[in-house]
Amino acid sequence: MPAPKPSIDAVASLAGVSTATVSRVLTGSKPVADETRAQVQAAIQSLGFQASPFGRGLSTGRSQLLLVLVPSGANPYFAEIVRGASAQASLQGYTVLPMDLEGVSGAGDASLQLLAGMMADGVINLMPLAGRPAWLGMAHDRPWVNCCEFSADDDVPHVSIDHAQAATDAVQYLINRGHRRIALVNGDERLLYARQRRLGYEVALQRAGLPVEPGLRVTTLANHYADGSQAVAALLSQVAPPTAVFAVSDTLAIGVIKGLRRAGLRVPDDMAVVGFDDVPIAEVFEPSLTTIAQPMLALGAAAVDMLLARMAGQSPGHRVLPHRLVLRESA
Amino acid sequence: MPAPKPSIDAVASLAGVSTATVSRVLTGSKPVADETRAQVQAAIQSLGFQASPFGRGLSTGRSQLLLVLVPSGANPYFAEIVRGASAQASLQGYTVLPMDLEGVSGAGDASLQLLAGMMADGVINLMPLAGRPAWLGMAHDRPWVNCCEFSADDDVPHVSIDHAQAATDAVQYLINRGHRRIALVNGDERLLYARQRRLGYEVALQRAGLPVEPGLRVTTLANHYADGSQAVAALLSQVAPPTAVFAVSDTLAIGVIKGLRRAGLRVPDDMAVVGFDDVPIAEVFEPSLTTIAQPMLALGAAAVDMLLARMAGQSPGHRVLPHRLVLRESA
DNA sequence: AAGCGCAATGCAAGCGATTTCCTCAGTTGC
DNA sequence: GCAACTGAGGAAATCGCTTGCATTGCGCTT
Repeated sequence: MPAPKPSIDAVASLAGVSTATVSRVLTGSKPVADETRAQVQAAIQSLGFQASPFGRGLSTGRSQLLLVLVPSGANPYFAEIVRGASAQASLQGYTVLPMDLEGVSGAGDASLQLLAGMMADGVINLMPLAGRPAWLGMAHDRPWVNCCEFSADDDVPHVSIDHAQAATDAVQYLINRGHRRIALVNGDERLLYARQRRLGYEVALQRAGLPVEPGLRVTTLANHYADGSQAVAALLSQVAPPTAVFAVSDTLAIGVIKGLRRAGLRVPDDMAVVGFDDVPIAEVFEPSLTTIAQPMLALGAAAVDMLLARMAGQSPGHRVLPHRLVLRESA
Repeated sequence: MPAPKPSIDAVASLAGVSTATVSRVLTGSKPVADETRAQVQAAIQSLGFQASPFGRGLSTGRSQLLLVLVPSGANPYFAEIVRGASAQASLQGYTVLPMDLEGVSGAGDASLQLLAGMMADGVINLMPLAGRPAWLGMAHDRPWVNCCEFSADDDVPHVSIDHAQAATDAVQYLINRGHRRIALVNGDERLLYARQRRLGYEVALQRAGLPVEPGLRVTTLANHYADGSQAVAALLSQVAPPTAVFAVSDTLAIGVIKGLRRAGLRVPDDMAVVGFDDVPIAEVFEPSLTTIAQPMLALGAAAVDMLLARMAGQSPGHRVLPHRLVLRESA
């Protein structure tokens, strides 16, 4: 069953030329006479020849592959970013290779190292690097850009939105609507984005002269729907429960709404909820989500651009893309 | 920036052995004396050596990579299948490489051909093959299995649920609940799964002595939320609208519910809705979805098993996995 | 004591492309 | 008319790894 894979030699002998000439036709690295080229191309056609990526990779050192490290393939937010990256990459002749690292710890490191270190020409990273020294090393060693999540203090190029400002915008909106007790359902605060959004949340409160109450802040392990639902219990057990919730992702926000419903509360009547990301389901969910829209496709595309620039030897600094508050039903 | 990549020769000379011995330590293909092995491993460590996939691939003809062709990366259904495949593959020392083919027509074919034909050791296909003769050729030529979607009449191994029976189960449930006018919101009927589910739908109706009304059947272009919403208009414009809807995916079902809400109808009070797949959001959506659960992780895992079997020269026939009707709020 | 088998290792031939030199004509320039 | 140049294409080295074959000791058998 394994199809016969004709090699470049087969093409060369069929076309009556040397392998060097075939290679030149393939890569366009040097001019080839029109007539010769035609013969070679005919031979390629009739044999159904495709250059082996292994041979080519060995000889050129490149693969035209870009690795994308994804924290959770189940999260639509990352799926959109990958889509954006994929589209942009294919425009430049590259193929994107998403790698889902959810639940991968030691074992997967092997294939990660392999792909990231040897096979891919560059890496777009969506994962937190904190506590992963080996990865951090790679980030400096090779063409690598961080997207959305990054370390504030190092010089690996990254593209992201202004998390703190976005959080401030969201909370400010709730304040403007008259809310005074606003909860924060945050992700793991080892991640920079979570710390920054918390900061933005607190800034908005302080600016309005409101207290920052520890009891109104919950941090979750992950961003799955269930994590959001679980957070609700902690909030409702407060002596003075909040009247609004700012969740740092739409999936969490949806989980929160679900949890509130189970507790018999209505959104937005009994409790307002604001999400973050504006994933596709945000518009469709009932109630539809008021949320901070991240330009996910643009983030992915920008990451590719920056990575390609870095591969070309340039040093593309950091890039901050605009976010947008989208008003819908949930708040 | 591109990190210095030590080659096997560097390791060999540092360890004072030949490259052959290093290779044997790497692959375990032949016994190596304990002492020698230790030296080699020390050298590998100190150099941070990683075998180049290019060199290895060229020499062995294998890459340990399995390509997964995904119709739409935005659809959580496929995301789950990929997760299942990924987990199973890594158990066997393989890495899964998902390729999102949404919106890819001619241009992407190049990289597809490349990856599928040359680079990957095998292919798990979730795409419809109809109208793609080149792909069909590849399906026969190489290790390839179809998952969930397939052609009834060819012998490429596939794994799937019994789409027709599952549809019958769903519709039968609605009939049991007293519904007599049941609509079908189907996907593109060029796809086998859509034809089979339609068949199952009609079987259930006929068995109950109910008429099959063309006006109660809508087919959509894709399975996005918006497609479901759009289908609603056609259904409500009927002289005698349905009292229940069977949508062939959860994303469509959610879109339908959204459309019904916009039209001022309540689910399940004014209209019952049954979905299909049981993706994560199905349980969380409001109302939660009554749906046919597909064993998505198991489907992905089975696909990997079958593919590996086929690569080992066996001929794993077809496989049918069980589905399950999950009762929730929407019907 | 000669012969054998076996474990451990080295040598060198590929695997399939790209690329650096070269060669060979056929043009130019003067 | 002859040297210098140029465009086209070939021979062979190279990339990093695996693996069949050859070699070398060494312990046993008979």
